[in-house]
Amino acid sequence: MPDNQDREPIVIPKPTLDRLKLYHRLLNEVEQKHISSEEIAQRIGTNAEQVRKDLTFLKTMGKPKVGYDVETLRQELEELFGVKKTTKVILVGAGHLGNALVNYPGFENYGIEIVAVFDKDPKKIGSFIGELSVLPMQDIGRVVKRFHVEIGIICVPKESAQEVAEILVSKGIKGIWNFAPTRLIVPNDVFVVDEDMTQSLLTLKHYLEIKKKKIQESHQNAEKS
Amino acid sequence: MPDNQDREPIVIPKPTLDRLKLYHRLLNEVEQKHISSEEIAQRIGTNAEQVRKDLTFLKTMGKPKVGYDVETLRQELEELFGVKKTTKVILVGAGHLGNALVNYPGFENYGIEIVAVFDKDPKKIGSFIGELSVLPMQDIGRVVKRFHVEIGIICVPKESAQEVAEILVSKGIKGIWNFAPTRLIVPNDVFVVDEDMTQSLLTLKHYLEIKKKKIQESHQNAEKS
DNA sequence: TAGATTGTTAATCGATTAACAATC
DNA sequence: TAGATTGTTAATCGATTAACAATC
Repeated sequence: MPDNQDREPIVIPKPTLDRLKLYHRLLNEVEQKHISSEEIAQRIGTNAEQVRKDLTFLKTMGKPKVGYDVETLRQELEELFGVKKTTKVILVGAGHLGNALVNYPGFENYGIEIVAVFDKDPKKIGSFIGELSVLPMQDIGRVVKRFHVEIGIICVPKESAQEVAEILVSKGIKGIWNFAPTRLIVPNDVFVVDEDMTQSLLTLKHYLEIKKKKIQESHQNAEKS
Repeated sequence: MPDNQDREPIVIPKPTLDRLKLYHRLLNEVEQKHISSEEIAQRIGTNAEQVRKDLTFLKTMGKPKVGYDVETLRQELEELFGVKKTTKVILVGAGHLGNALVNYPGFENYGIEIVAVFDKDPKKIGSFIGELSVLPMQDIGRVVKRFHVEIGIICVPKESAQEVAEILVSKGIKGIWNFAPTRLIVPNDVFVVDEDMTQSLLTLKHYLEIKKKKIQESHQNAEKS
């Protein structure tokens, strides 16, 4: 039995992690020295209990009657998200989406840097995406080794996504951010996060429709009575 | 009291809705006539109980020993997601991300059509994004009315996101898909879905780091003993 | 000090998983 | 018929919300 349980890395639940990111963003925008759980809650749109509960996953503690020290909390979150130590990632698929991701301004704020773009289409090789020249697939291994890359982004059509995933895995990639609408089959020790661009929009559409139906119904009921 | 409770629209929980979309995708790819909850589960990576539970939100029923009729189920899901009846949406912000979204091939499969792109930068007006010519902001009202648009996508920098949101709301938009990393303040009856591109990648990064720490620790413990 | 705000424990809620009778 | 697979109910799990003593 290990006796250093206190050093056991704490796994933060996904919903909490997502909110911690919102807190971090807020703290970067805020001017004051201290902030209460109530204020954080109001500004990101949740409740104070939630905020306090989330913050128990961190070391920083608040002071009764004062709140949390903005700078301390901001720094711990910065540390948590690894803002300072850059994570290098590669991207496969030099299409519209790949282009948008390379040019996405939000990544650098979180220490994420796309160091290379690959494509199997010979016509695209050598063309520029942002400041990066598109490289051929056979260069993946070299780049991964050179920059110690662990994460790969897949932005290719679904037909070639599995093939690309296998190449990435064979070159040592341990995490895949998959934009292709297909389930990738990878070894157990490789994380895959699927990103479905239509999901959110579809959800929005669905909930709008339900609201509309409810309104229609209440009208009908009003007419009846 | 309404006596037509049976017509009360069922609100499907978000996680279930997300999985239903995966089932739908699978059923479109599948050749056989029937499919069991077990097979669906395996192919999308969940368990059979989950699948059966999810499907209780639908009308389609399976047959013991046979499974679900693929075509019936596929059609009900198609209906649920409104694949057939096109939802027209507009997009504000003709940058890289806007460009990627307009050219995203996944939307049309789910009956989503971006009918117009707007930008406040005069230099961008008239330029083409996909097949759409970028329009000036003052045209929003006209387009919304003409195409009965209810959903708007915000792809502008965070500084102008709130302003754009207010314009959209004033023109009658009821749902906003927000890509700007800021919280929008809108009336109660307007849905906002925030899309944070960094979130997934950050989560991936976080879980990879935890895994790494765990491995390190187990090495240390092994050395000790 | 009195009162505001914390950290934490307990209660609630919602979603997932397990179990099993119904049935094709 | 026997066995596979369903639909549904009950148990479990995890996350959110409520409550409140501790304390600055």
